[in-house]
Amino acid sequence: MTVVAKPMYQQLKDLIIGRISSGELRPADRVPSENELVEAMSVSRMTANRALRELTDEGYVRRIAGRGTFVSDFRAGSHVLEVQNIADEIEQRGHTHTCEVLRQTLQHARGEVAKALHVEQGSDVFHLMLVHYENESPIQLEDRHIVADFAPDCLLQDFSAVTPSAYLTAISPLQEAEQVVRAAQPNAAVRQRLKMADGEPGLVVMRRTWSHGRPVTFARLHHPGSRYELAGHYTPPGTPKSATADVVELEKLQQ
Amino acid sequence: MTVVAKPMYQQLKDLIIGRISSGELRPADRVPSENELVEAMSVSRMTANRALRELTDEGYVRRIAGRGTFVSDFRAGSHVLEVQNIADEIEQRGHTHTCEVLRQTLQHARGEVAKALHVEQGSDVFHLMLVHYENESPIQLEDRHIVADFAPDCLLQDFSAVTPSAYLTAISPLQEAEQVVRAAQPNAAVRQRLKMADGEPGLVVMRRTWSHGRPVTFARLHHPGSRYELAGHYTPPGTPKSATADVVELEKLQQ
DNA sequence: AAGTGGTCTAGACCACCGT
DNA sequence: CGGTGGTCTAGACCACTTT
Repeated sequence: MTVVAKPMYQQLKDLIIGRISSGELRPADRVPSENELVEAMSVSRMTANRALRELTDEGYVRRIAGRGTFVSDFRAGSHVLEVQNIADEIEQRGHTHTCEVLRQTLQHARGEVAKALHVEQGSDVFHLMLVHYENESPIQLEDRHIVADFAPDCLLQDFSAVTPSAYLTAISPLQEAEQVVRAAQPNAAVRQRLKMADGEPGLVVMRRTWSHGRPVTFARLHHPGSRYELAGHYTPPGTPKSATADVVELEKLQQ
Repeated sequence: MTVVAKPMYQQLKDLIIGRISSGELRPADRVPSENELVEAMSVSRMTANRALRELTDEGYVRRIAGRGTFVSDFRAGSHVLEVQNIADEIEQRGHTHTCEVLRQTLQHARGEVAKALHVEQGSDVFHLMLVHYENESPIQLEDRHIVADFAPDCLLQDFSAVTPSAYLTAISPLQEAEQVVRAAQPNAAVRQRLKMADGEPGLVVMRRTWSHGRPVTFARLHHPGSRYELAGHYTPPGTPKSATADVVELEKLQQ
């Protein structure tokens, strides 16, 4: 534990991030202005400006000259993952998303899941299993575990209306994610749920997501290989977007 | 064309990025110090500081107090793509990478490739086809097209020694990437090259990469589903790394 | 000792937005 | 009009590295 004083602008950032993370400041809420920070915290305006500017760069807040600074509505195709929520993804394609809940239970974490979520064996975790449909066609079987104390009211949610992903990001911004993508032949139960043809390969995404420095959810997402693909776009920070959004073209490039 | 004066700090950034992109400043070269910029460009030190600080955040340069500011050795697991170079990836696993070149030719861009690379039909493009091995086991068939004028000496390269990816990033930092991942049954020729079992699904990555605002290369990467998976880690800028690098654990989480 | 980056201040001017 | 953010200045002090 170093006791060194952190730079003032960093303290200001931490303060505001803390208020956002704790829920004291909610999306679209107004954040103290530069002048307010100057008075309240006894700093110069350049220091307050730097703190708020960096929070903007990091996606925590939006700033509008003449209006003020406001908490970002986290997740909106924003920072962490391109598309975290399959319902949004489907709607962006102009299709309709529906969802069938197969399981919504409280369980004790077994070996692999406990390890992935960094909790003790036997700890409480919620287990969700749902099928997502794009225009009546199943495109994802979501098999998700959630650390229980992160989302205490999980069993009360109607996940056919709000996806687990949307629910979780509403609780607290998911700040870090890790995923592994794999092609595999799913087992018979999964094949049936996803209406996959014999021999059709499956795309499996295993995704673990962090909030406040600890893993809170782990999901296995099974997709039919013929009806789903994963698109990503990577831009180094600071470079706006030179690429026109013609990802669609790429999708047509069959071998 | 807006004739509005860009902010001074942005002009300084553009100036330095230009020198890096053009090759005038190479990795590890020293960048003008704040004081030198103050004198040369007639700005205040805070402005020069902001320009250099943002270039640091964006990964263009490293700064060492007392020493100076230096151009980053681009790509080292850094910003754009987690792992762009399969040889590095294999070596990080402690395995040996070898590579067999199947094709290295100059061609005229046909329909799909021309469209993906934003060049005229019939333009010159290089076509590479290679198989990458991890300890004698084939794990990737790389089918790549490169805009000819981006890499004029492409036919002279020995790609069994330096991967196309390493070669391309050496020419110029690849600044933007777009990829689509898909599970599919590859055709017989691909299956044979990758020594895939009957019915084994394949993982296909189609990746297009930009440099200086234009697409310069387009690759189809075929992998055997049983021997390869794609891992990614996403952190919002500004958040260091709370997650310990235990991606390995995730890989063991079989269904 | 001289140069570097890291931070901070107390002013300033501007464009914009709301009332 | 006053408040907001966006930028910039000309100083300053500090810790650090190199000579």
